[in-house]
Amino acid sequence: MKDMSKEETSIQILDTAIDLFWRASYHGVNMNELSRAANLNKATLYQHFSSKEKLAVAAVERATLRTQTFVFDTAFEASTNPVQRLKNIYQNVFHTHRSIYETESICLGCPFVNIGVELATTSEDVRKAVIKGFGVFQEYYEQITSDYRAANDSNSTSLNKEIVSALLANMNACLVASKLEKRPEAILEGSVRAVNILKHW
Amino acid sequence: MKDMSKEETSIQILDTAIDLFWRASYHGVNMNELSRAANLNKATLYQHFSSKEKLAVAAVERATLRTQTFVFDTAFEASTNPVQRLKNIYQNVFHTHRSIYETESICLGCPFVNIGVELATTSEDVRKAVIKGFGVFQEYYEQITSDYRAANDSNSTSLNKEIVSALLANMNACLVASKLEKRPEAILEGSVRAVNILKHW
Amino acid sequence: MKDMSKEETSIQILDTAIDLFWRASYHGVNMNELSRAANLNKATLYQHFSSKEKLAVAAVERATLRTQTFVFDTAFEASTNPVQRLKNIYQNVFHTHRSIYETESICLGCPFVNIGVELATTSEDVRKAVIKGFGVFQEYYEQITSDYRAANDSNSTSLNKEIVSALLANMNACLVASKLEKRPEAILEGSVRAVNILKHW
Amino acid sequence: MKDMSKEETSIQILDTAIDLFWRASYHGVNMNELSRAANLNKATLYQHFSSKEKLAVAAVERATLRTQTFVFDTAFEASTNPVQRLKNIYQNVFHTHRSIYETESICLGCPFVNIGVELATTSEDVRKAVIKGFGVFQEYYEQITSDYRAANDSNSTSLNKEIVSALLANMNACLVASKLEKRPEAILEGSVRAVNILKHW
DNA sequence: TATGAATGAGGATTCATTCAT
DNA sequence: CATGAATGAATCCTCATTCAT
Repeated sequence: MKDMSKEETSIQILDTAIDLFWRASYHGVNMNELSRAANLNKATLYQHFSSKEKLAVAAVERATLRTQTFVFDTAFEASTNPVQRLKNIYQNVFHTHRSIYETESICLGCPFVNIGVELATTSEDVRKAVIKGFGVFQEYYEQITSDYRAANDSNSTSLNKEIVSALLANMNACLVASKLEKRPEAILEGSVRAVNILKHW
Repeated sequence: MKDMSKEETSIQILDTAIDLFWRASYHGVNMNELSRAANLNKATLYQHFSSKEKLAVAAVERATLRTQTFVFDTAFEASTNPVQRLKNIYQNVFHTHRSIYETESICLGCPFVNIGVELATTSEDVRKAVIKGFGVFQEYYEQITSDYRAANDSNSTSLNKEIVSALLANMNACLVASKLEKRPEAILEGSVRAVNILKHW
Repeated sequence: MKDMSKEETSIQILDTAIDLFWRASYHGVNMNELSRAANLNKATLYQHFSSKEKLAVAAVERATLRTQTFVFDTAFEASTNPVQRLKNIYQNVFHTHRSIYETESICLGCPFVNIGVELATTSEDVRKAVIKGFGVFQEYYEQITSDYRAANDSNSTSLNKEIVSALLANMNACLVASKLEKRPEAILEGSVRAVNILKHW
Repeated sequence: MKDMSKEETSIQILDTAIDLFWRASYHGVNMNELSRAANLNKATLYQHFSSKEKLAVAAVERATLRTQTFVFDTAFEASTNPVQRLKNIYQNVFHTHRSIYETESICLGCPFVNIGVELATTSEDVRKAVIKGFGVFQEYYEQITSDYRAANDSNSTSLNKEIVSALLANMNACLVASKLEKRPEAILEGSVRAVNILKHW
């Protein structure tokens, strides 16, 4: 693994970390496994990230970017209709989870909630990185909400930001449920609820 | 710590474990800390629970009972009105979390989601114990939902069980949010959403 | 290694540590070697001493006791004459070093100076333990000095405490020299100088 | 750090190494710190010195030269009187140590004794380099001793070489003491003793 | 020659668990 | 049944050193 730029190596480490932390939790993965899975020496990992915790923070940051691109941006590019965009987001998430489930019979839940819940009381930095990621995702929900409301005048008294945080909470909740119930369909059910939130609140 | 029946000792261990796992996650607590906090010798723990994992399972089971009693039963005893009962549940949860927050500046989240999310891919037994706990809580939401619907005929197309699982998901979500955002008020916001779910779906 | 009281085990660890640190320096010995040499599991060492540094501090303290007993007390018991007592001290040290030299062709120097010089800028605790050990030894030199002066009125202007610290420094110096020169006889030469200090200053 | 001759680079490395080894011991400094402090890439160090140990040997050799020049030669140039020369040596050493002590509150001891004592049983090459350095310094003490004796006929029975090695030992001892006691004045006290050795033995 | 990047071996320390009494 | 003491296997991390350009 020597013919790589420093940044490429960092990315390789982070992508491996994202995957393993997602699958087996932060404490469930050790730096040995991480280095082996990344095809890199353990010491190399430490030249890129000075501690496991720092690596986790960077992994959350990179996961934010990847999720933004592959889940939210593609959902938005596929349609301009806010309800459809919302459904697309859930579809994207569902496809990923179902395909893992089909080959491995596991549901991994939300990578952000997973590591956030595990480390929130231990690592402020990880907690903040997760919150920051959620901030990014909320912008998309905000767009959806305001677009929807602009097009459909309702008699709702809810504020936009209440809808937005409900949408975020709903995504987190359905991913937690899918993990605990080992049932990818929980994500689809979450999609229905999300539309309910948008339309009926 | 010698003048105790076997069961009393077990309960002392479990209550300690519930508290510590809640505060610092499963991997964040070791058997040393656990035994010290329980005022018992480490080896004694192993005479009551043959492994840390088994202890975690039993802790989840006991936490289920305690939550049922102190959160749900008291909420139901305080009122017969389904909406009020729902609000009471959230109030009970909120009070607990706010008082911890006031003295320790931390939000601990949902003990079931915490350990479930951390161990779901590692320990089937813990995962199942969490799911079983949720099953108990869902019965209360089921009662609330059917009571509410019996009293208020709506034109909703949602099934009862959809409402019920939305209510459970909503509780989990607001506790996760309160933990990640370090904001007990997220639980109150969850209460508002719960009522929304009940009334508007 | 299980049929031992906790204190016996601690002593076994410390005696092993004294020996190994003396032979190979603090950084030159790792906890693996230490545990193997002590016939104990590495984790057992950590149940007795919470860190390598703390172990080093305790080792210096125990080495102080042993040196006091086997070097200074025996030197004093063998004679009441101050000059002879001084010579006895050096003889005791010399015998130890020469016998090691004869079997292993090495000179280990002064265990206190060795570890003190190695760690003085790193560990205040070790530095203080060494200084405290020297304080114990100085009491013997003080006895010798005042006894000698009581018996031999000289026209010297030196203060007792100047003689005492010169005697301590001389012992340290000759042990350093014997180590660096790989020559146990340097200790005998130190003995001659010590007598010079006592008589001619 | 590219516009430098090979020798200049070597010297920069060695001067950095002398300083760091003096401050933090051989094992207390790693090649990373060394390269950073020298403003050079770590691999560059290895092109100049094939191992850390070889670097240490070269550092001791260079430290010998520097000490000879800045401590002993200047002491000799400042006076022709042997007692004064001896005092000058200690003054030079004292000034260096006191100024470090004033800015950093530490006493670093003797760089030769420090590394010699740390590595004598590990590295014959370092041990020999230290001994060789001492040989250089002893020539100055030899000059002082014979000059003094030529000018002051005494009834002493000591041989010149005994005085010389006592003077060397005394310097080492007072530097060790200053380090362990964190007291630069120990060097001044050593100066008094050195004069005692010269005059009264 | 110089350097950015990588690495195998080893460092201190901690873990869940078990033994002997 | 309870406990003081011990342990094998890991855990995170660091080290001196080397490679490829």
